[in-house]
Amino acid sequence: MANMKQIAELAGVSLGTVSHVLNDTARVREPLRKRVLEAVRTTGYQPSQLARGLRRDKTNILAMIIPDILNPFFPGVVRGAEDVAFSNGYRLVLCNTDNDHGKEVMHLNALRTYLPSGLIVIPSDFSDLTAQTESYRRAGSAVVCIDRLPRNWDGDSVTINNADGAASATSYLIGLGHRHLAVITGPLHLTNSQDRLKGFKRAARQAGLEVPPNYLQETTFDRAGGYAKARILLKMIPRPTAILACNDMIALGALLAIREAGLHCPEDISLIGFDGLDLTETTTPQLSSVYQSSYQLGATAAQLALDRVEKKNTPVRHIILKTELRIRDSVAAPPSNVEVVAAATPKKLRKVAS
Amino acid sequence: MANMKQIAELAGVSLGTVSHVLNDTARVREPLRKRVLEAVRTTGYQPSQLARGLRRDKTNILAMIIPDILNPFFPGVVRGAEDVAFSNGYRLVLCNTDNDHGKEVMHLNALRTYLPSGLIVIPSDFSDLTAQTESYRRAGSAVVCIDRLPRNWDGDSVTINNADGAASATSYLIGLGHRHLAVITGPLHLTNSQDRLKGFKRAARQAGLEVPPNYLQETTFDRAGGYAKARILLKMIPRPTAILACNDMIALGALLAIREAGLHCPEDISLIGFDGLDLTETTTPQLSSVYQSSYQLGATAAQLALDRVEKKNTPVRHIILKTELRIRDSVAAPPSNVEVVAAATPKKLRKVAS
DNA sequence: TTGTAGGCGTTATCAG
DNA sequence: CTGATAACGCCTACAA
Repeated sequence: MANMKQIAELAGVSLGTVSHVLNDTARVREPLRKRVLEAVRTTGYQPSQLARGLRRDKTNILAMIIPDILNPFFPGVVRGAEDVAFSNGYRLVLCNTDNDHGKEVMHLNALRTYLPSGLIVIPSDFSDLTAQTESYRRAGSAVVCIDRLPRNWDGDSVTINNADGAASATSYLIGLGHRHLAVITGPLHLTNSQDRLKGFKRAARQAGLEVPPNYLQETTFDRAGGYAKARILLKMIPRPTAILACNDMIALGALLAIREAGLHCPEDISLIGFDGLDLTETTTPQLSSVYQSSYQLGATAAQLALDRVEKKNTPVRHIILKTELRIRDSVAAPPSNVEVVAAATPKKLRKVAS
Repeated sequence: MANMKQIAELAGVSLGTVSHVLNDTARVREPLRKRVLEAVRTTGYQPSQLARGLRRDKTNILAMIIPDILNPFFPGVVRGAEDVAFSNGYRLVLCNTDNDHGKEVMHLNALRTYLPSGLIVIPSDFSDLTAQTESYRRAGSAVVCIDRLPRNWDGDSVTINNADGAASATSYLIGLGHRHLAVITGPLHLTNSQDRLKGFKRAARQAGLEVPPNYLQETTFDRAGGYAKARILLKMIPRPTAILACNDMIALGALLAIREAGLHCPEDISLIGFDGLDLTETTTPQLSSVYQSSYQLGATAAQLALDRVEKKNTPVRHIILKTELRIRDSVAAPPSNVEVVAAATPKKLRKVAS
């Protein structure tokens, strides 16, 4: 691989001049400029990102820290960020924390010496991101927090409107005539879980509905959790006629529990998930869900990070994306309910903005 | 962030000595050694990966180029590679090509100047990896090709035993009594598609079965492709009693087509997919599939790359991973077939090594 | 407008 | 065993 010195010799100019034309950091006379560009072209010269990074105290690297790429919600986030990074000449380095705070810290430490321009983080459980990224911010890296926020986060962030999303699903069920609404939430130390629960409660309250405490089940964001808590809910008397699952994995587990209990969805019980993953299309029945664009989440975060690289002292931005209620086959009016308001099982996908 | 010079001053030794204790590149007397380590500890010093990379002509970066992280097969590959990378002190940079050869070349070019120690690639369609990675190999980067191989690939590689996997599924169906077997393959310019088809044909031939040419449908590795081709197959006379789909997405599409045709799986028609994705567990019926460990694919590739970083001149390795036939609810004996050999619908997951 | 030279933080070579 | 010192490739004052 050629270096600047060789380009300089080839073009018959000095090394500094080469740098100037490459970075457009000084006006260079056209003939020289041309010779340099020509030399670059023929040699296929590319500047060393390492040397440049060392010199500039910053590399064209965007680091992304997520819980686990195996969780089907995250690939979209990563892809969104990578697309924006790539089209701006940045590379994406990916780190999985498994929601382990210790691993998060290790990644944060290890990444620092690569001097990434930006850092996009989905904080792990009990993350103390604010403190842990202090050194990054001091070093001039843009830190963007997404999906959920750690305590006291005062930097840039991108989240979705969790409360409104959950509320829209809840209202929809209520509109269908449901009065016995249960909710299975994710871990309530996570802000997104909290907000979804808030939305659920708000919608219930607005409809004058009382939600008994045992209709509110907290669990992990996975199938096993949804399965276990749905089993509990299904044994209650009165049995809930509808369940809001706070993500699609929980909904999947709930669906299994419903089937195992000999019940039918949506005839006996309605179910709405959250996230709108692709796999909601391939279940039987197709799962209704509060859709959010994981891709846009990642893309927006990357853009935010790059923006801040450009202009350091811009005011902090907190972007909140919208959700979209996607009704498929897993919801219907409650069984034998005299108060039924809406029609029976919707068969086609309908979109309802939230 | 402290640098070596400061550590040296703090420890009252020379800069060279610090480097020596840090890299264990010379025996340093214990008292000095101790002072250096102490200085490192108190300052939280970490060596600059940029400076180190510049000097050593190589960074602790592993680059991974895949078609698209949104395709549910790839997150496992990425996670496997990241885990191995991380636990060896390497970072993973991720690139998506969308199977676009041009994008592959762009990523290859852009990554080069980061001097990654290794490069793990799932080649794009019509990739000319052998030529494109020449410069990497010359520069001392380990290049490992996985999942599918481009023409004339003579470097390290990790693949799975596609032929045996497909053959085991095919034989299983034949054992169940099926005589009208169809196959929906992925794009036949890909080596993995080719090999799966070979396995299918081999198993059929060994059973003395004739497969009519129109029972063999080629398409893209996605749901739309599987749906379209299955529709065609289901209209044929005689209608196939079993379909081998060469990946799970194709199988998903086929399942939809079967349902839409008013047929039942597995009573009317058996279906086996390939890959063994998680989503095969949440379909109705649960989908049988030839499982392969995407995680192991990625992890093995990363290990291979790191191994080669250690020992440059080791002979080329071509690792072939095994598959595992996972029979779930989507297979049964053919309808009203007097030649039935095995029992009817298996209800429990059975594992059959291939 | 162009060239020169110092330094970013390491590693590695070579004296002492 | 330890300490100077020269690169690695690039950017950027500063000088010409």
